[in-house]
Amino acid sequence: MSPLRFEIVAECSATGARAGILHTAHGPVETPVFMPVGTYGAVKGLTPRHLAEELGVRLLLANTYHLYLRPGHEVIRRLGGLHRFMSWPGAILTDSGGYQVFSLDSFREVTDEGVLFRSHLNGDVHRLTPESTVDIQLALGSDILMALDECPPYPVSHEAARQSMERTVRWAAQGYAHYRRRLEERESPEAPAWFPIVQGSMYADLRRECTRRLVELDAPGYAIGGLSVGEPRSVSLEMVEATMPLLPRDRPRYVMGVGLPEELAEYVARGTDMMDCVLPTRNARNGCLFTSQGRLLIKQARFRDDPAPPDPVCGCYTCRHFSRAYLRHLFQAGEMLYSTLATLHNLTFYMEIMRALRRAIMRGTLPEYLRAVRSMPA
RNA sequence: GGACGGGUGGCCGAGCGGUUAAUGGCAGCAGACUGUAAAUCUGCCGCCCCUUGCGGGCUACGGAGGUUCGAAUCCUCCCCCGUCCA
Repeated sequence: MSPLRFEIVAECSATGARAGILHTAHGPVETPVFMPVGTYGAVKGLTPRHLAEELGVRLLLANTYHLYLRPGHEVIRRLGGLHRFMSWPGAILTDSGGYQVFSLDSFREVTDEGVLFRSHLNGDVHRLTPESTVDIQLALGSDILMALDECPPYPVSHEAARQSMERTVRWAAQGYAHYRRRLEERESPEAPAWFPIVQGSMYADLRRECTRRLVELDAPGYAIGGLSVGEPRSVSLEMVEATMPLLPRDRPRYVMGVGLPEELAEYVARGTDMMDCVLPTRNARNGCLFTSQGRLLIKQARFRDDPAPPDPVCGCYTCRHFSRAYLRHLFQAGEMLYSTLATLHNLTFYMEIMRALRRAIMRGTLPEYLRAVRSMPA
């Protein structure tokens, strides 16, 4: 029996998109779902109350590598686990550190055994293995653990991509075995889930092969990684299309690290149940607001006297109470309230898109919804 | 009244004979951002010219003269500002 019950409540016959419920130890999560990123155990600028009550977030992403370095997973374990540490009532998915293989490439060395990181904080050397990332994530107490994978840069040769993919598959088998051993040792009936990650760079044959081999593990859920590393968007979608049909229908599917607002529907239409991305939070802080009318670079001089809310059709706290002129002013002044208000808006925008997608799937109107979305301004 | 130290592009502040339209920083303007080394990063930032590639012209370092092939940089006088002594 899978540690993570995934209930599919509706399916779009035209596209194969699904609406479901992820039953976690920290409550049900309606899918398709967008997970805000809280790398260090916090979504920058927001309180858990904002997330849970204002935004309706039920599942957050945090990062194993970063929390392992600081404050340390043992500290978090002693303080009752990450949920309690950060006072988050919902569920948590932790990324394994695989993405840091990509983003911190100048600080690490990949070997067959795992990844050696030279801490970007103080230079200390740390080894992350398929097994140790499981143990760290168990210590954090996350609801969904991710396998250690190697996220290759773009572009890479087919041969390099194959070798990297092979390693990711080997690591997945090791990590999964370790995870299952640890579950057997546990007394608690509540078992977290563990997802392996499909790699293969931008080669459909490698993606398919990787998928077939990971499916043999019969894991609680599956992720597609290594996308949005600089490749054209059409290619990312092709890789998703190559992978999805081979994944078991009854397991949640997570496309990691995507995407732009206008892309969310594309992933969902291809069978994606879960996504995460730093764009709504990071771009918010950097002055880019996503709206129903496209991107708004709030720092632009044209908004100095603009009394309109960022998005006239948005019902978020920010749009109900504040003008573009005020937000621009806060941004220019470097006020931290700016980040809070902007992040609140962007995440509301993303959460609303996901709710609309789910509604469309439930009602059987996803094809119409897709047509409408595809004709909208970016 | 005297002795020092200063006056540099919107601001602060380097430069102290040529390669300096003038280092930096701030402010301003524009852009980027996709499992967060990111409240970060990149570009522009005197004016005018075919936006033609390291292009051309003009005006600039308190003011006015001077020395020099050449000055923000040296000299003279003047005007301001600061500190100290009267």
